[in-house]
Amino acid sequence: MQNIRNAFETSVKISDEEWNFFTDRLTRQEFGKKTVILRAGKVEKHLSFIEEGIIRFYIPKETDDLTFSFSFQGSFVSAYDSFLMQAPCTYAVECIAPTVLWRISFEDLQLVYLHTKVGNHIGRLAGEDLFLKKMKRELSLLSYSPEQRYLNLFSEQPHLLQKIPLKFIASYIGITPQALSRIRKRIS
Amino acid sequence: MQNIRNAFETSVKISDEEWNFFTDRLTRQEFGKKTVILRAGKVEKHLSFIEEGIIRFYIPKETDDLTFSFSFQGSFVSAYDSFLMQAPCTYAVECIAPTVLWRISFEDLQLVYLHTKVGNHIGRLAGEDLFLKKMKRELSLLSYSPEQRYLNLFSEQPHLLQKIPLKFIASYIGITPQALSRIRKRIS
DNA sequence: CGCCGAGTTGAACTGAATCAAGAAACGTGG
DNA sequence: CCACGTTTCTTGATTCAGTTCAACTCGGCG
Repeated sequence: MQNIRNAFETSVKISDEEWNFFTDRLTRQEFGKKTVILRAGKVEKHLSFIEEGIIRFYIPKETDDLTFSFSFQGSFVSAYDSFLMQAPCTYAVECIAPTVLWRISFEDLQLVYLHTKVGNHIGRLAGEDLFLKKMKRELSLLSYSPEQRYLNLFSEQPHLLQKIPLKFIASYIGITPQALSRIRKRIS
Repeated sequence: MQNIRNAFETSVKISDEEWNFFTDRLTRQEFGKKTVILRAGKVEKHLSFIEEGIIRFYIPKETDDLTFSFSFQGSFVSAYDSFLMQAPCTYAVECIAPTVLWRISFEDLQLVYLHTKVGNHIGRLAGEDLFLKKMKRELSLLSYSPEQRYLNLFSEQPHLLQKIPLKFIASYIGITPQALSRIRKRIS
C-alpha cells in the first residue's frame, strides 16, 4: 500500500485526509496466470496499481493475437482509453503471471477528482506519464528496424525477456515469431 | 480567441475570472511558411493553440527528416514531452503553412495550475487527449500495412493530402516517397 | 530561361511474411 | 514421477512489399 503512495508522491504531496479518501475506495484483488481481466468489447471500469505480476495488452485476432504492450509491478494499469471514454475496449488485458492489483472504479475516481485537491493533479500527471511512454513508442516504431527494437528492449529491460514468451515479444516489436527467432540467431 | 474557449469548454465550465487569468497570459504570434518554431535540442517553452495553419513534427536526419506528426487549425500544439520535462527536445517543429498561434509559457501555465481550480482539470484532459491520439497511432503502426495506413489517412483526412507534400506523408506513414508513389499508382 | 525540389518510374536487392515441418519445453493427468 | 499432448520455438524454402540507387519529368520561382 505504501508503495502506491510512493508512486504518487514522487511529485505531489498528499495529506493523510485526502490519501484516506482515496484508499478507502481501493480494493485488493488477486488473479491467476492467464486470467483475462478485461475482455475486448467490454468497458474498462478500473484503474489499477500492480503490487505484483505481469500484464499483457493485446488485440485478439483469428490466427494470432497482436500484443502491443506490457505492464509490471509498481506501475499503474488500465485500458486507459476505454476507461476515460467509458466506451467499449478494442483490445483485451490479461495476466501472464500471478498478479495482485489494487483497484479503484471509474465512479470512485470521479469522486476523488471532485472531492480532493490533488485528484486532478494526479490525473494530470498520470495522463502525462502515459503520453510520454506512447510518444517514445511511436518514435521507436518509426525510426528503428525490428532488429534494433529487439536490441533496445534487450538493453533496457533484459528481465522482460526472461519472463515473457517470445511470441509476445515478437508481436510487441512488430514482427512474426519466426523473424524474431532468426534475429536472435543472427545476434548470438 | 473564442474558439480557444470553446475548445476547452467542450468538457469543463470555466468562470470568466479564471478564464481571464488564463488569457491574460496568452500571446498571439504569426509565423511564415517553413519557419522552425522549435529546433531539436532546445527546450519547448510554450503550449500553443493553432488559430490558423499547419504544423509538422520531425526528427532531422542526415539524409531525410523523419516526419512523425502534424497539427492543424483548432487544436493545441507543443513538443509536449519536452515541455513537461522542460528537457531538450529530440525533434523539431515547423510551420508548413502560414500559421497563427496563441501561446502560453511553461511558467505561466504553472501559475494557472496553481491559481485556478480548472487548471489541473484542463491539464488532465489535455494529457488524456494526447494519450488517446498516440494510442491510436501505436495500433495503426502495429496492425496495418503502409498501404492500409495510407488508405486510412485518405478516408479520415482527405484534406490533409491536398495541403501536405507527399514526402512528409510518406515519412509519417513509415515508408519512402518512392514506395508511396507506387502505392498511389496501384490504387488509382 | 534555367534551376531546383518534388514526384515518378525502373531495376536490383533485402528483410520480413508465409507456409510447412520438426525439436524443445511445459503442464496435466494417470 | 513419468508419459502424453499441447504449445512454443526453431529452421528451411519461397514469395513479396518496401528499400536503395539512379534517371527522368514536371512545376514553380529566382
